[in-house]
Formats: sequence, C-alpha cells, structure tokens
Amino acid sequence: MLKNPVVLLDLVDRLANLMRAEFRRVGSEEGLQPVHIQALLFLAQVNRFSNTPQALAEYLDTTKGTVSQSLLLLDRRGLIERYQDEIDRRVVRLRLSALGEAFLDESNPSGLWQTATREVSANRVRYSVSVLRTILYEMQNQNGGPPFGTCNTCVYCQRKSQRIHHCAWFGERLSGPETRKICREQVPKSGYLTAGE
Amino acid sequence: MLKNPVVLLDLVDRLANLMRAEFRRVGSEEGLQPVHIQALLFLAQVNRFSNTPQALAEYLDTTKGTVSQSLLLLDRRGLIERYQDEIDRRVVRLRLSALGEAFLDESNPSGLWQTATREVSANRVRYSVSVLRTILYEMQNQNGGPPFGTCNTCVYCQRKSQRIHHCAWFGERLSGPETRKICREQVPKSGYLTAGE
DNA sequence: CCGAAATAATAGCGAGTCAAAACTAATTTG
DNA sequence: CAAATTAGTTTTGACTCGCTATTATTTCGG
Repeated sequence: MLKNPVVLLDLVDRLANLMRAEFRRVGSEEGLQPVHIQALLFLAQVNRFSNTPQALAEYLDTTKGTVSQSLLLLDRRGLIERYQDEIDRRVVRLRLSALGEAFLDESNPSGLWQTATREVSANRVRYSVSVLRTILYEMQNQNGGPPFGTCNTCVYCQRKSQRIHHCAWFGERLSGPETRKICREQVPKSGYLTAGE
Repeated sequence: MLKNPVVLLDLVDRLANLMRAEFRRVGSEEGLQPVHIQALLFLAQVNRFSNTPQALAEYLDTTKGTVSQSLLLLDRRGLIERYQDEIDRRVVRLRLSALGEAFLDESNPSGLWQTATREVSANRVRYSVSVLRTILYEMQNQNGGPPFGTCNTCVYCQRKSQRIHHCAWFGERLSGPETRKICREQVPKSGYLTAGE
C-alpha cells in the first residue's frame, strides 16, 4: 500500500510543514511570514551571480510578482537592500542588510532543525543529502527550473590554486568561501548525484 | 560556511516548494489549493483511528480553524465525506468519497516525485527514509506533536498470526493492510530510528 | 541605427489561506 | 451536577499568491 518513495515524499512534506510552522513562530515577533524567512535564508546562502528577484522566484517555485511583494516588505523593514546591477540596469541585486543579518543570527530560524539533526551521524546526513539532491535534480530536469547547487560541486568550477577558483560559466574568479555558496546556474559534476560524496 | 545539516534542510525545503507548485498545478483544474491536495493525500494514507480534523491539523502543523475551512471546501466539492463517531459524538470522522479517490487516481499528485525517485535505488530511498524519520521524531519530541508513523513500526502493534495483528493502544484488531497505514498515536520501535530498516 | 521582440522587475486586483479568538456542543472530572 | 476539558465550527482581519497589465532596459533584424 505505502511504497517507500511515497513514504519519503510524506516525510519531506511533513518536515517542510513543521519548518514552515517554526518559521511562522520565529517571524511572528517581527510580523514576518514564513515566506519572508525563506527569502532571508536564501539571501544568506546565495552567491553574487544569483541574488536577484528572478532567482528567488525560481528558488521558491513561485511567480515574480509574488516575490516582488515579499521583497517590498523586507525592504520596508530594513532587512534587505536593493541595488542596481552595473552592467544590465534592468536587474536588481539583493543583499541582507546589517539588520537582516542580525535578525537571522538572533532568531536562528533553523535552530530546531539543527538540534534535531544532531542525533544523526554526519555520514547519514551526507548520504541523505546525496539522495535528495538526485531527486531534486531529476525533478528539475522535467520541470525546466535550475537546480541551485553549490559551486564546489559544479562542472564549471575550476580550481586554479590553493585558494583561487574560477567559474567557467561567468568567467570570473571565485574565492574559497564563495565556492560553498549556492548558484542558480550550477550543473552538478557527475559523481555527485548517483554516488555519495 | 554551509554545513551539511543546513544543506539537507535546504533540500527538504526546496523539494517541498517544488511539490507545492506541482500540487498547485494538479489542483488548479478543480480549483483546489496545494493544502487541499495534501489533505486528500493524508486521508488516503491514514488509518481509522486518525481520520479526524484534529489529526489533520497536527499533521499539517496548522490550526483547527484553518483545517475546518479546508474541509468545508472539500466537502462542498464532494471529494470527502464526514460522519459522526459512534462513541464520542463530538468527533467528526473523515473519509475520501468515491469522487475523491477517483480524483487522486486520475491526477496522481505525486507522479512527478515518483518518476524522479525511479532514478534512486530502493536501498538509498529506504536509508533516507530512516534518516528523515529520525529527524522528524526528534523535532516532534521538542515540539509536542505526534510523529504519525505506520503501525508496522509501532511498539503497540502485536502480530497475532499470519494475517491478524493487534493494536495494544486502541485495543483493536488490525488487518494486514491496515498495519501499513499511518497513525496518530504511533510510537516507533527502537531500531527503526537509529539504524536503517 | 532604428523599430520590434524579449527580458527584469513592479503595480494593481481579486480570490482565498491562515491564525486568533469567540462560540457551540459533548464528554470527563471532582 | 457544576466546572473544566476537548472537538469542532464560525467569524474576522491581515496577508499571500497568481494573474494581468505596465515600465524600463536590452537584444535582435534589417
């Protein structure tokens, strides 16, 4: 009756619903909705090529218009800053403000998750990451959306020296910490999907 | 910068957002929102002790009032049926109507997920189920809510013979298929959390 | 080099979710 | 048998979300 893949979907849905409720609790003091917390977490993790409203819309699987309204509120609260792109003046770039970073530090929206995950070994977490990443990749393949992975598992990321990396897609240098942020254009290296890391 | 547990949370959130968008597509013909699809899927999976509005509210991590409205809509569309409990006349029992079952069969809301999961071996799926179940259990421990597992992994489920099981919590007989449905009062047997199945 | 198509983002609108609190009805407790 | 508890509904108001323009900028074709 209940096949294992369905059970897995059920667990993913339930965990997401739980985190959604947790985000609601965390945001309620500041009058923020769960979607606003998700947006702030996205901005905290994303690299400098993907910090646009469009990317956020793809990440959240929602529309540009909806995202625009969420950003409006975050801007009014002073939690984010918007600035124009130097080259293409249509695109708006986003970053967390100092206030936004402080808010994430204090409220720690993923605290409940982190506490719960402490009971699971690092190996088991890594293994599950690999499985879920494969599923996400497959779903995005059918769906057209970008997978949003980190640079250090991307085919375009080349290591030049100890500290210097280079992105062959955007043609720019990357620092070490930057290769651990998530990117809209990421294409996973083979070996990061079917096998564990 | 990005620890693995955080990456896992990110994946869970993103997969859930994707499924949410998928549920929206699936439900749009019938004018159903994602939450309504989730409710229908819940009713398709739940055992006869847990098919109440209250249980659904706990499952979705939302409030009774919100669930009440969702059920109102599903009832109006003829997708579910409500009936009073024999013993406690305050409680309302829910079941899918024939129309509701037909809708799930035709639209198959988890089709995208199932297709994507075909690329992952059964072993890896089972392993991930075990990991996510542990995390869910830990989060519920802190949160107070019930974990909602299947009877066949529950301490109260006793096997009487080949085909007959017995629930020591509700004190009733269970058929074989029933032990594979999810229950509100489930308490996982040791061994189903820390180890794989 | 100029007009048309494409792209990024915003604005306005209306339907509908959602939480909170008040309320009803049935059950349990003391 | 009254008080407290529990399951569920109703009401209200805030806010999300998808949809459809609209604006601004860039790219493409001739």
